[in-house]
Amino acid sequence: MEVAVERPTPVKEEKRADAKPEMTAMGSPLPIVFESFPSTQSDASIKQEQRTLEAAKAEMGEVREENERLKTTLSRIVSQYQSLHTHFLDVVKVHEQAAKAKLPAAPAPSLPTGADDADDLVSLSLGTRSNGARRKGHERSSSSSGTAETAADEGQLSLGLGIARRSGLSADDDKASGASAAPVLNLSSDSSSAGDTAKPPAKDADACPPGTARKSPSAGEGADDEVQQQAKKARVSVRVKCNTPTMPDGCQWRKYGQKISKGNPCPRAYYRCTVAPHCPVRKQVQRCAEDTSILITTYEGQHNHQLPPAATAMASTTSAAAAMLTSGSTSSTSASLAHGHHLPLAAAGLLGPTTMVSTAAACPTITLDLTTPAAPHSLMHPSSYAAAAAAGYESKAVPATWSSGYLAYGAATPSYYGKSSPALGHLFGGGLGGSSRPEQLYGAQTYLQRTSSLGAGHGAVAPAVTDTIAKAITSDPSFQTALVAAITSVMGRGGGAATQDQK
DNA sequence: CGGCTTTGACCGGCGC
DNA sequence: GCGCCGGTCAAAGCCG
Repeated sequence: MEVAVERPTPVKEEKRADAKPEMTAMGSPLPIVFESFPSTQSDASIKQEQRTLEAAKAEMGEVREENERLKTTLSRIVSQYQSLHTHFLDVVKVHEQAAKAKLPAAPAPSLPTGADDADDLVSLSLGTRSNGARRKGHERSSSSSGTAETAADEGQLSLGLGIARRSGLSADDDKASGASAAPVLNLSSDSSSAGDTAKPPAKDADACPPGTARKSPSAGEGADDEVQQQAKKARVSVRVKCNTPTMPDGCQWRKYGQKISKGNPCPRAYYRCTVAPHCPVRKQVQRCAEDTSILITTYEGQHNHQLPPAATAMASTTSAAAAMLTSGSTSSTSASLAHGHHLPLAAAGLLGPTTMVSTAAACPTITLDLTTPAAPHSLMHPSSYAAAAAAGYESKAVPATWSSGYLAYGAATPSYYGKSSPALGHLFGGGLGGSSRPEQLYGAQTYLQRTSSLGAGHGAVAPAVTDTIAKAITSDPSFQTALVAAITSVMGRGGGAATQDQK
């Protein structure tokens, strides 16, 4: 107080100028002095400005630092990708060969664990549309035994991003996909992506050429079946521990319905993407009956518009998942996916328990469990969790996977959750990718970049989270695998080709 | 006032 | 053929 009194206004002005550099480093206690300073209104306003300015400076400084940090992280990710890519290629080859060898016999190597683990799953499920109603009967019988054929067919996923399986990967299902353009992962059967013609998804026969292609010859006259299959769009369901009503994914959604489905007291909400007028993408949100803290979000369809930056990550994620599934299916041709609910062989090995494929019922899906601890072979860095914990984002022992990081972040910054706040959407960018530029596969990068910007406005929160997530991402084997797979897929067929999955 | 949510009704698919 | 169930529609109400 006294000190303040001694300070005439002019001095304060000088102080302001000097304060800038000081504040750059970090919010200084300087304002405190002024706060207690009993002054006239003019002084108060000046102080106010001063503080605002200082705060802004401080934020700028933080942002710069964060930017540097992000650059470092990015370079780390890139380098890791390089090595992983190399490794992945090797793995793929190995699995491919193994799959081929097993293909004849193809007794489905049951992946009991996968299904059993389903409970805990945060599932990122990609619907395989392969077995249409038509095949259903056929598959049903064969499924039990798990024919390689079935698996192969089912493996044909479609992902909005248009990630295509690597030619090498598709080797097994060549019969299904044939030489035709590399099967494109197309999450939605809608052709909307290309056309925007917002016709009922179920009807777009042309929507998913890939699906058609994959239609194995066995299907016989598959016209109808194909249509049906398309009706059953591929889906990506993400199971995440989340306290918020819905998972922020970077897209804007409009709720159009709610139902209480059988077997789950928790109502299922239906949302439609409202980013674009006729975007066919929809999502279902439902809480897990066993654990209401787990939010199950199922995305369906393909965006027919440019995705907001925040949403691209989801596209990346799903595409990566699709790629994983693809590779898994390929190598798992022998494995029975029918009714099986697991992503066998390669996929299982690559993804661990966090992923599972469900082909049962109308919408076979792949499930990535983001709630479960990282796979045993996880490369997770203890630091990732530590960072999260240190940042105060995570109070409980949630695995420090990138997903958990996301969760933690969400919990800590509920304000980011709004439909208008894409923040976390970078990880779950909303729906299946509408755009498929290769660079978008770097969802993490996008996310990080965005996060950094957020950091400017939210003090230390975002930076810490960014760091946490960056670490988590770089350390999470599942994500790495997914990322590598996705990128590989795109690169494999040429980035351009992947741009438009179908059509 | 426009957009979103709520909620009951309706429709189509699937199983019995 | 009938009933169940999931998904969607659309009117009414709510909110900013």
